[in-house]
Amino acid sequence: MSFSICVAQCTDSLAATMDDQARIMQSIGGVSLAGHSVQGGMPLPPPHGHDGTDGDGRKQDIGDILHQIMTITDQSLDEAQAKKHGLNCHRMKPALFSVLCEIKEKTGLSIRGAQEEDPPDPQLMRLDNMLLAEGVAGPEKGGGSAAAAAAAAASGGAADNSIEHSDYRAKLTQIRQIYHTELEKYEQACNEFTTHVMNLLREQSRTRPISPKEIERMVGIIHRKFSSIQMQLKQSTCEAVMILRSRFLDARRKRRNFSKQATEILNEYFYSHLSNPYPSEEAKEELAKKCSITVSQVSNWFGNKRIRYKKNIGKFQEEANLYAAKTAVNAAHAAAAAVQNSQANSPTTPNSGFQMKDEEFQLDSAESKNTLLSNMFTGSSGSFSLPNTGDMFLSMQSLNGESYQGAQVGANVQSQVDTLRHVISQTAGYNDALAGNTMYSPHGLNANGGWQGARTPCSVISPTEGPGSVHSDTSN
DNA sequence: ATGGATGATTCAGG
DNA sequence: CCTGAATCATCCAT
Repeated sequence: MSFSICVAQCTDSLAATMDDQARIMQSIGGVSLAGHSVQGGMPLPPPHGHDGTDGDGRKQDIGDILHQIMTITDQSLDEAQAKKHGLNCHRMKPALFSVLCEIKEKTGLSIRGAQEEDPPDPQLMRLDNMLLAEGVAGPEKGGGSAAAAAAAAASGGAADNSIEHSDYRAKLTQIRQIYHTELEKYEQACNEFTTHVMNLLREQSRTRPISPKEIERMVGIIHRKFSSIQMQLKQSTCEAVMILRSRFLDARRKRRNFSKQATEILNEYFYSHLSNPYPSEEAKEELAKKCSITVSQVSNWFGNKRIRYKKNIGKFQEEANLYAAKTAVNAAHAAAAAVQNSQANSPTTPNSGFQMKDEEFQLDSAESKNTLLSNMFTGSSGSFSLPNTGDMFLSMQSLNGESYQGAQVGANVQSQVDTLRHVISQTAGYNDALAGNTMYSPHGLNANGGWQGARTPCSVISPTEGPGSVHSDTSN
């Protein structure tokens, strides 16, 4: 992508073209000399200010002119300018010019260059499109972030991998900058070179026949040459972007374990919503915020967790116990806090904000206790005999051969409720929830191994989200 | 070095 | 579009 290469290539090509012309000129000169002037067979237009009687002088004149033309490039600029001026003013100049015109017409040189109008290069178009799509070419602002956003969407999440993102963006911007500076340089060089060549040709058109069309053709040649170099630039830019992209995507795949705290928060939510571990979008966002991860990472986590939990419930039992206990404790704390809160508040003016959350909280706390106790009892010898509640019946019905502990959970629930009732019995408003709540089903796992009520995301924010922010107080 | 844990990705189904 | 399931790729304790 070097500018010098570009110029060198262009110059080479142009030099080659010029050489061609020079050779043609030379041969024309030769023909001219051999066929006409020197042999004296062809009448020349009358040179001005000369009667043309002196044949030797004329020969000398032509030889002199040709010699000057041939050696003009070997001279210094000033010398050349002077000679050029001299040549232009030479009395034989119009004669030579007309001869050149004639010969040119005869040899059909002027017709050359009819094959213009090259169709747009498909590869160039591809590169252009790609650069546009990657945000390297095109409008200044939106492009780069668009590509980054696309990549972000692939990995999911808005503030996703912000470090890697900014890194990616920075590198892309860098590529973009280099690309644009180089492009500008090329364009500038192209224009300069074109102007230069055009001036040169216009100048030369005084001494030899050059039609505007030929100048145009030359400009076309230059532009094609430059655009082929531009294509190289675009190609290598594309490559750079692709490499960056692939690196970025690779980096995306790199796995970093979540922090312990994040895992705890997620687990708490999972086990406290075991009957329907499908956090709503809001809950996901909340969790994401708390865990300093993205929403899609939360989704991933829950997706993996559900699968893995379901695959091997036994393995997760201990974990479930742990988190359920935690949740229950938190719930109890929350209840105590609620009691205090409600006592503090005037009975006639209850805390409306808290009341709003009341039902949700009831569900959650009930569920927490459910989980806690079920886990406690399922882990034990099973000596805990229970009344055959409706839940029990339900859960037995829904069980398949995979023996889901939820059965025991269901069986235990009613007694759990009784056992735990005293824990929060002082809490006004919660008795009804515990006594009458029909949510004490075995965690919603149905016969198909799916969670009942799956696909109907629980809009319940975990107790953690409650007004007292219970979990955040105790999770450490 | 190895195997289990875990986060991410892919793909098919609803 | 969301989910479950399978799978990949990496981490991490041993």
